[in-house]
Amino acid sequence: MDNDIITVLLADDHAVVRYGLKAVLQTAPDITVIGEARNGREAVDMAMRLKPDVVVMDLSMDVMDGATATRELQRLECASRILILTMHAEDEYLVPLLEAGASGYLVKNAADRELVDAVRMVARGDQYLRLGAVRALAKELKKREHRAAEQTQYDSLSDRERSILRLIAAGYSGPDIGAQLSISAKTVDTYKQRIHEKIGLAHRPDYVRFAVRLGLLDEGVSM
Amino acid sequence: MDNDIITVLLADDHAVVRYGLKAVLQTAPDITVIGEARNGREAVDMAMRLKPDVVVMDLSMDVMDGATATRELQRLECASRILILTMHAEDEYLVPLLEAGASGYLVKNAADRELVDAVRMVARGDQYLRLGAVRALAKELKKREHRAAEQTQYDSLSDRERSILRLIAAGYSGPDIGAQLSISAKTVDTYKQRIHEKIGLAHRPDYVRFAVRLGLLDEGVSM
DNA sequence: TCGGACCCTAGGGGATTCCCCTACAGATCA
DNA sequence: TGATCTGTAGGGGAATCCCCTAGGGTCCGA
Repeated sequence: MDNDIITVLLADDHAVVRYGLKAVLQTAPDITVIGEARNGREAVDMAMRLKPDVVVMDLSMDVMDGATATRELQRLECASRILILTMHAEDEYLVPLLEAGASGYLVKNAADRELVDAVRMVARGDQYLRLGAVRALAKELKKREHRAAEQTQYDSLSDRERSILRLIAAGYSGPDIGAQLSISAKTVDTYKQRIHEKIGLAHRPDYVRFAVRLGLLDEGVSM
Repeated sequence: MDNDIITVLLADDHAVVRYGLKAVLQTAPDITVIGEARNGREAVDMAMRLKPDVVVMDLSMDVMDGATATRELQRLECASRILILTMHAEDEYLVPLLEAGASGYLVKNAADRELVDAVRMVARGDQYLRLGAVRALAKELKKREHRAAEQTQYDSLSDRERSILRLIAAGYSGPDIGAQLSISAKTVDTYKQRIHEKIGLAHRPDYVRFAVRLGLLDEGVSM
């Protein structure tokens, strides 16, 4: 890896986009484009061969999409940093991409300046994320934490309580649940109270949200 | 494609498995193994080059899994038939694989005889599916039909009715829904009646099942 | 242009369900 | 051996649900 010049491989299935990216990047004296790939497969092959500092990779390519190519390069232990270009701000793909080994994430319509900055940062070994992406990341991480916390709460319930929780979330009434489990509707009431005390679920919507997040409602729906 | 001899390409990342498959297939005088690939990528390359009658492909390979390779070959308009080998009976992958262009589906621990039969059938252009797979296929198709029917039903509702349906499924009570939509709880009652008449949802569990199947509860849960 | 068809709105009233409190027996555990 | 957890259940008032009826608006074809 040269200390002065940053070598870049472009991967995008649209020639015009490659052309545009190249034009923008060539305005920076410290960046040079050493190759262009037309799909993910080519990107992987060329990255392994040319060993660029940075691979600027489109997300949506045929033959092999950018996410798959990223994972692939990671698996092949390619030293190149990967900067993902995405058409729109699809923040939900961010975390999987970062896990797959991407170092940066940028929307295509970002300012030219931003692209150059991103390439430089990524080449330095830093991560580059748009502001929105950072927010999405924080949100996603929080969501995961939250989800883990909910799973822990769910695990802290007794078997009976878990059953009642699931059945309530599935929409069954107290008496219905009692009938299904062959216990009194009054007993079901007691479990509701316990669940409320233990993990704070008070009303039906709370139950449904909780169950949806933990995927408790997907089973048995396979029909 | 020779009318007498069936040419086969094996794709599996375990040499022992390839060896075993080869041994089994070579016992059939009308089958000859013309190549072995160690991963999906190689399988695609070799299939395009060698044009075997049948590609016997493992599902789980690194570099490129069998499903991806199958899609890839389909996209490249490869004339070879593809017979998927799977470790266990993971029937849920069946339909996507068939859509991706696979002609057959076989568990690895199937009898030797079965493998030979499958290769022959697939080479002839027929589809080969294990009994269980056929059942899973029927089930999946039925499920899809059913799902499509439910989607149609959902679409047949008015905007208001759809809102009420979603909110009921989410666990909200009539009065709650009224407050959220700024209408009387009594009006909500009326919508319940309509939904019942129109698409037959009578009790809360019906609502929840319906909504889960159509993915109506996943939104807004992103937190 | 008039009568359906469809949609949004809403009330009355009985049946059902929910919520909160109390209660007890077996198990487990400190 | 008392404390905590779990499974069980009843009483009673408040909240909700279910079914029926009903008016006003729009749109469209006869």
